[in-house]
Amino acid sequence: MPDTALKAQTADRVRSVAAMLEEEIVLGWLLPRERLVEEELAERLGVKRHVVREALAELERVGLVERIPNRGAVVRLLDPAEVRQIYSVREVLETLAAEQIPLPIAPDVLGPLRALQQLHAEAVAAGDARGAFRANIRFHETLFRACGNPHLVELIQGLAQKVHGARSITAASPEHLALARDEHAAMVEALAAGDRGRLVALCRQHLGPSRDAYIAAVETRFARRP
Amino acid sequence: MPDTALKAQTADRVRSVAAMLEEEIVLGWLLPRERLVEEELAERLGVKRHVVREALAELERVGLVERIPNRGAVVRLLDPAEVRQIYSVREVLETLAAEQIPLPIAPDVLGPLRALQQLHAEAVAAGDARGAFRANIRFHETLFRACGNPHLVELIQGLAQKVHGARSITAASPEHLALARDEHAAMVEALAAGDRGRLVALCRQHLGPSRDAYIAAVETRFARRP
DNA sequence: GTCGCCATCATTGTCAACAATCCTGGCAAA
DNA sequence: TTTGCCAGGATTGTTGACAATGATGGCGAC
Repeated sequence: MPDTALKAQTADRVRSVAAMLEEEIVLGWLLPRERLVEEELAERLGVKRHVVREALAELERVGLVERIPNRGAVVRLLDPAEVRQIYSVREVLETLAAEQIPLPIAPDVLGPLRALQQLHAEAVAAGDARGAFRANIRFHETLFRACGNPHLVELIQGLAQKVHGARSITAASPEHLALARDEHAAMVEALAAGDRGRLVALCRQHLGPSRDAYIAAVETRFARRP
Repeated sequence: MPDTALKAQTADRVRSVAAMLEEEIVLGWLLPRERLVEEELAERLGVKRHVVREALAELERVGLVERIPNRGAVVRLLDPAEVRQIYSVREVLETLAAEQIPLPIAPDVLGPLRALQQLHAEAVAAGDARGAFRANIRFHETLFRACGNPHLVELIQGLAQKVHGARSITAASPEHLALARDEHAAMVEALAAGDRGRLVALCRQHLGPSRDAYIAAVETRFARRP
């Protein structure tokens, strides 16, 4: 009998805590410049401070959180220039990956992809921002993993994570969610049809809205006015 | 009076320890599958175990070390397939960066680059593998930073670090060091001449030797023969 | 009233002792 | 000889207490 999940390894708990905090940031539960106090989080999430510390270090590496020595961690506000730079690299990498996906797409990729697309659509219909976020991540992960180079996928995911902080603008917006849903559907169709040009174009377009919405929102909402 | 280096922050010590261990791996001081015992390292490097732990975690994320729960860390042996995949992504990213470097090159990049090139050449001449390794890293960092996208540079550096474990083959080989030295010189010339095509080609070529040497060596030297 | 200083507090950073875990080697039974 | 098992030792993982640090607010001097 495997003791899976019976005795969670610490490393797993760290990842889990980091993921929870990441979600809370993405969903706008935790706002930029909000303090993240270790002991408070430890109590709220039911883990030791030690675990929270590591999770915060992880989020700092990713760029979602800023940690100042002896002062603690705060949710980081990405500056628009940085967001633009990250998106420009994302565009290159995702295009590259999309170009390397073997077409016609393998059925054991297309199947799960359709399932995830539907999961996302259902979450959007239900107004379940968290569900949509999760399904969205899994959709793109399975899509890009089809390119065959795990290291490329890792880079793509890392970059996506870096701008998750910017997602709080769009992650709860019905219009953006609906748009993403439709674009996912189009991607699946392009894959099924073996239309590479269309797939690549869709991947590129798909990046635009959240980036632009963030850049437009960041000054009006979170700008620090001295 | 700035207390620089008087009272090193822990984060800095962690980075420093991680860098030392990385060098020892690259220079072949620590061999694949060699155990890394926390307390021993702590004593040898003059830090607390706690710091070594974090450094090992860092190296694990990078991929130079493998950590098995309750069993400790060992120097990781990269499998050739993985190395190939990483190099293929490196090629794309470094090409991309090279294509974005504004030409003619700014004098405040070319100057330091020439200095680092010479530093590298001197280390090679002196048979100083560690010096060559350090100068090499700084050379490529300043070269690629000229592309203007820090996030792209970060990805390139991360990938380079991932295959540092594979460098132990070439890092001490006079032939490879001499070749790298000449290629650096050629890159600087191409930059100075504003010859982008040549620069890009050189960057691509530059990756080949260490990859091939590693893949060739890994079976003959470190293969696990059951 | 405003500025600067000091005491206090909240929070993070450090540490060493303790607990949990896994490897090793020896011994005995088949 | 081989196999199974148990005790001992080496190593990692966890915890709570304590130290260090930076914020906060009150008090007095100007």
